[in-house]
Amino acid sequence: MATLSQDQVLLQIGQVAVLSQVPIKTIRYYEELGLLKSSERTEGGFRLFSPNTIKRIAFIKRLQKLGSSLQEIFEILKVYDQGLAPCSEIKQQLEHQVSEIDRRIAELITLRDEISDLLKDWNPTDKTTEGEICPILQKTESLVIDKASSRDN
Amino acid sequence: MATLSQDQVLLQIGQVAVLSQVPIKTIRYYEELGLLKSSERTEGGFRLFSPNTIKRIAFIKRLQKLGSSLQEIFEILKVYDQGLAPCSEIKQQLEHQVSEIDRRIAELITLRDEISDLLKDWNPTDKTTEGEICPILQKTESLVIDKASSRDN
DNA sequence: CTTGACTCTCCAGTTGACTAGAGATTGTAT
DNA sequence: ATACAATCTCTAGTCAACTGGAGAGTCAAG
Repeated sequence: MATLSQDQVLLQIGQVAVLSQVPIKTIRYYEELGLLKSSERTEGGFRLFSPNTIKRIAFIKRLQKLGSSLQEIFEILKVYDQGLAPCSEIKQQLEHQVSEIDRRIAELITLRDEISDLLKDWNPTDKTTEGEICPILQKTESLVIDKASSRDN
Repeated sequence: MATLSQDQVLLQIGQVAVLSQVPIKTIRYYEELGLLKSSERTEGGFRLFSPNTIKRIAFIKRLQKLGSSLQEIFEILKVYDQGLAPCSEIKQQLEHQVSEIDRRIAELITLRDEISDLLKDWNPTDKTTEGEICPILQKTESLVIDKASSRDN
């Protein structure tokens, strides 16, 4: 009479692996690092995960693709999981995260602009000018980078 | 009468290290990977780099911070260094890079919004409500992630 | 021509994030 | 009762991107 419908639904590691598209080994590894918690175990010791785990893994993967380390992700997750930390501290952490993200966005936009500037002035000779020297190559000088100076003498 | 002023200015590895704020070891490592080219060597075998190398390293570091691997950076640099590749191919590569960056920016913006949404509704009780449960913690449910279900029974 | 800072190559170690394999146990279907 | 997949723990290996140290050679100054 205590536990009802939804509560019963727990996944074992293989199912989590399939649903989240992440290898079993990795899931265990994440649990070891504290990024994931298996809610309980079977009698025999098989891990059982809440379905939320799928979303959580997706979140981890997303952050990871964006360049965060598992350590950083761990810190971020702690903020969400934490139920007792002083309020102002959590707020600060979140604000810090936001400004970090803003910085990253700004950097990406700069990079993007540099590259698409290059493309903008592309000679619209759509006639796949195979074998020709690119007009773009003259422009690269203006970019942030420069050829590795192979001035042969 | 041939080589003039500017051409003479070549840096040796230690100077590059100082100017680019990257350890000597790393510079040698990058050279080994083909990300950098020392234009020449001294009689005794000391590497000599063009001043452009500083910019190039900055570019590498920037891309790296944004989540690119050295392998990917190598590919990008090849595009710039390449003087003979078919034009349309280079263009395609650059366009691909731009759209990749756009995707990354979009993801970051989503993440940013999620977090700052959370902050927006923060109770402005600036009186550092130490020891209290955060109002934010009720809201986390709406986020992409969920607590790792530590429903104890 | 010696001293001291700089650099060289080579090889081994580190960190982060997995990933593989062995050997044992568990869960379930017949 | 038994087969067989799924899971368990444990140890070790891999790959990327460095990083450190040994031992030797180089360069500029005095």
